[in-house]
Amino acid sequence: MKIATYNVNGINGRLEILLRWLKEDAPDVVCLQELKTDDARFPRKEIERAGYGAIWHGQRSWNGVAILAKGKTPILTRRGLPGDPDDTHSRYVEAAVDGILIGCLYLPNGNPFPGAKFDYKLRWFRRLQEYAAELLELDVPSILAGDFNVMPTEIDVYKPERWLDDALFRPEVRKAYAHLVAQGWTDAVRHLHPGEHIYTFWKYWRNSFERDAGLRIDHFLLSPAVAPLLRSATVRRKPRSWAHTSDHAPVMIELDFSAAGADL
DNA sequence: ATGCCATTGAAACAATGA
Repeated sequence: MKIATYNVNGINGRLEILLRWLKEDAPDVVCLQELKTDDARFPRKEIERAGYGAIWHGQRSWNGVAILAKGKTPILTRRGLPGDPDDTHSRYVEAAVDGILIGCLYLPNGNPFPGAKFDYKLRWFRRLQEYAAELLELDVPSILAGDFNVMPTEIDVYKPERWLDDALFRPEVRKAYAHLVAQGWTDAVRHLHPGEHIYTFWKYWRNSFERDAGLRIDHFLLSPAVAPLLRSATVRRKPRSWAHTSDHAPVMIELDFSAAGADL
């Protein structure tokens, strides 16, 4: 089973890019972020025509998350992260697919630091920690995937010294991510590729992608029941090289349900 | 050092992103 996460940076503006990549990599499940569309303008028909069922949590202009599943419709389990009824951003959607709970998230950027946006990021992170702890307590096979807007460690940034005061790399934010992982989650990419410089985002300007001046900010966190099934975790760099593409690349993991002891 | 690029939505610019 191939599961991917992809910050598309506008699902309608980059629909051709998304469909082309779906055809090339044929993921079974996809978590999308930054739809930048309201619910009514989600391109359901085009996605269905590509063979995918979908659930989504949209918002006009900004944010927006969705989960796609090949040949089936994900079973919606949650729209919005619990813990703050006044939060109007569409940044979390969750569904069950083939017995696994998939949480698709778009964590706030938080810049500039210091400021209200940074404070919102830390509050959102705290809510995520609380909810993630609940998932582990429920002992449901779970995956939290998406754009976390955090470089977890120095090797996740091309030039860490330049990012020290950025909201994606501030100590508070790295600590929040580490605290989340320490609950018992496995960072899939880092687990299979310790010590490697791996990036998932490159700015549009100054030939960042060509220079590989990137950041690793799109992550997969696997619950203890899912982690033993992990077979591969790779960044799909090719779509990032296409014209008019997102500034993020898809990240994809493969799970092997036939693994010994798998009982999902 | 820096949104230097790019999108959306509204109104020929502002807000946002990382």
